[in-house]
Amino acid sequence: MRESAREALLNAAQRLFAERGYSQVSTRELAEAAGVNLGAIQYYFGSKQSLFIAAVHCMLNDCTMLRSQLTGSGPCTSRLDAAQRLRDFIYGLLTYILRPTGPQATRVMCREVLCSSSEDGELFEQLVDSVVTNFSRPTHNALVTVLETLSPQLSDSVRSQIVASIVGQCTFYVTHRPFVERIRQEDLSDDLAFNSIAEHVIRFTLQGIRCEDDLINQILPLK
Amino acid sequence: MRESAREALLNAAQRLFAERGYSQVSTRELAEAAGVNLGAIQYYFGSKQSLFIAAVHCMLNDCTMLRSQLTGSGPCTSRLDAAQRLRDFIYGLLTYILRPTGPQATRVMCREVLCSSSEDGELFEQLVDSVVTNFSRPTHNALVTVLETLSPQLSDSVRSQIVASIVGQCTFYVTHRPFVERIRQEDLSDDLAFNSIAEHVIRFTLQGIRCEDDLINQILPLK
DNA sequence: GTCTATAAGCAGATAGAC
DNA sequence: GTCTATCTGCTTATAGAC
Repeated sequence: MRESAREALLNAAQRLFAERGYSQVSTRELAEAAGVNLGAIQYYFGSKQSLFIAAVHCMLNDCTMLRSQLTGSGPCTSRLDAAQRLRDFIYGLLTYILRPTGPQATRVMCREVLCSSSEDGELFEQLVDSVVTNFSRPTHNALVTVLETLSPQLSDSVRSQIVASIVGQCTFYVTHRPFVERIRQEDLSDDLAFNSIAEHVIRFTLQGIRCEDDLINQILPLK
Repeated sequence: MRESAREALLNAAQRLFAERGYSQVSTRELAEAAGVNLGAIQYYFGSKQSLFIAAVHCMLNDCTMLRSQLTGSGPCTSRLDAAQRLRDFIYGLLTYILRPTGPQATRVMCREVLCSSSEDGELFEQLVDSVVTNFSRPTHNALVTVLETLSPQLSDSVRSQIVASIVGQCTFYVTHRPFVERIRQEDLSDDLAFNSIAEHVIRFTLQGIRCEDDLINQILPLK
């Protein structure tokens, strides 16, 4: 069974919006990339905005999988279990950011945040609310839960700050990759460079919460 | 002496491009905001692109001041001196990001990175090269030097990764502020929230490089 | 459902008067 | 130097044939 016009549009929209951003992709380009007629956008989605929101929702469905590495099989059974889940989450997030296999919701959202005052403010609010509810908050809470096992002495608000430090270290490469690659003169997609980054972020994070070296050495280096 | 048309355009360009991004600001808006005629842009700068690059260079001049907190008065004289410089840099960077007093080059650059494939690719390459040479690389090197005093046992490439972790924790709030404010239900400009973030990032970073508690307690809490 | 043709408007750049 | 009028090209959205 062939791809319907609706599906073709959704796929093209995910790819093009992720590459260049909402305002820089015209409906004509979308129609051409999808191999459908221009009128099909109005017919199936009603407007460019509605197509965009539908496309972001598709991308989010994909990256919700990342969270399953944290919630795994119920509550953490030990500090080692928690450290492993944290390690796998960071590794997965960095893979998602540095070695994307498809369109990235993270990129799209970061860009729309930075362009928020442009275009329709309503579109932006709707988008952020939806992403927080369906992705950011659940992921944040799952990370805080894992950190409870690793750092039971800390408060929830400090654990929330630690989540920001973890995600910040990873999403750094969404916006700063061209700068880092120029300064270090290396391609961050390269296996060695990538593994070096992943190991550093995991080690730096665990040391940041004063994990003992014994525990860190049990989960590193990455195989 | 009144502001010249050229200066008025540069000021308006810094403000508007920082708010909404290159492609979302029209030359007509720029002229109106600057209180000059549309033709003045062609007359003084030749094109919208040239005006944009000139505006970014102005913004960069401002934020080069941040680096002076690292290079200060020559080489670090002690671990305490190095830790204090690192603390002041992180505090300054977070102030710059969370409590801006003017247009932010960081925001503008992040947005253009995320929109890089759109518009003129030449403009993008020119911009990134200029920013790396004039700002990113010198700042990166200054941070690596400070880290040499704090962690002499590490390699330069690990110190480079640590720089990424530090900057990543701070610039996280450039793109994720709306998400964080919704999840924590607090305004990150608030004095308490801001100080809490700054202290966390400083502590997390120093712990991340296995600094002893004695040293950390000498430079925290922030007064 | 799919297509073409076109409407209505805004973009950056320019020519030329003053 | 400063201004207006205009050119050329692109945008989203729509009307209506098939």
